[in-house]
Amino acid sequence: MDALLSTSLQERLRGAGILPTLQRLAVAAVLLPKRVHMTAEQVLQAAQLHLPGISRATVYSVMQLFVRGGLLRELPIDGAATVFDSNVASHHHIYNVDTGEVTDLPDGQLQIVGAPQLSGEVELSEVDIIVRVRNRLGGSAAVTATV
Amino acid sequence: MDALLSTSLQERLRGAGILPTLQRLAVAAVLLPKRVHMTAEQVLQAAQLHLPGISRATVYSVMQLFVRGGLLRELPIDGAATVFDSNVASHHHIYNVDTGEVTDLPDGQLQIVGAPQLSGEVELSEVDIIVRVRNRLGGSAAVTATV
DNA sequence: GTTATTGCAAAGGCTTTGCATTACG
DNA sequence: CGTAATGCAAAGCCTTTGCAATAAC
Repeated sequence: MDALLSTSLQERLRGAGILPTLQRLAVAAVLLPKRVHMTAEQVLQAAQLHLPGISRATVYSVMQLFVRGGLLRELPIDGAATVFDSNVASHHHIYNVDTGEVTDLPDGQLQIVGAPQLSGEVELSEVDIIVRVRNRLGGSAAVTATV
Repeated sequence: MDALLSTSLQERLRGAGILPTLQRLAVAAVLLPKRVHMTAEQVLQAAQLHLPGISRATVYSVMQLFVRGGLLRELPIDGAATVFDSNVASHHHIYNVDTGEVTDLPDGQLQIVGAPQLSGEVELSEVDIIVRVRNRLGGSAAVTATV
């Protein structure tokens, strides 16, 4: 079946108040059906398989729209290209500094305990954990860091 | 006293294997004496107060040199400009998404418990915690998130 | 004197923007 | 019809790079 005709995708867009155009469905088909972490360029490449004519500018603007609509999260992990995460639920990340690859940290593996003292002028938005890893040998390591 | 003539700064650079030129001392005088979080542009502005002729390219290359020499840390917090941290010891950060301001998370406020399961092909490099905050009302909040 | 450092300007990557064209309601 | 979405090209940040001029050992 053609992902661009998927009724469920159309309804997810409508549910977020987004008009399901062909271009938006092409981007949705790349990002939304499964949990992925992709840069804008990767999304563009993949979306062009569905819809060859789609432009880079459109992909950028559609992704902004999805972020505002809560369908997508922007991950400020790397200084270079922004990574978009189709898993909107609260979770944390493993970042491979050698490959740029981002993966989800499975639920329950790490726990944060404590309360950050914030000045009265700000309020908590989110707490992100990024586990940075390198390529090469070495298994899992125990982490019990006092921050 | 003129920070550019500071013997202790010169010795910190030499200790890191870095030849203390005037430009490098100007950057060092901005970053190293206290714990600061600054973007390249902010460092440039401040360094020009010490040494008016210093160029943007030199500031960038000096900061890379300092990072490689372990005098400085690059914080991959925000997609826009890279923030440099003169506190090289392991610690975490509070990031104000409205102002872009970065501050240190005081020691001991948060604790990570658990062990990230990593594939055999990678090894742990670092675990970063970023507490994102917004401006406006709201005090400190308790955090006991299961990740 | 030779090697390293600096500064300028140009180029590079990622992203946004202006505006005409096209498609949609 | 009028509004919104698309695509192209150009411009915008931040950062790096090439190369000549300069300064350090």
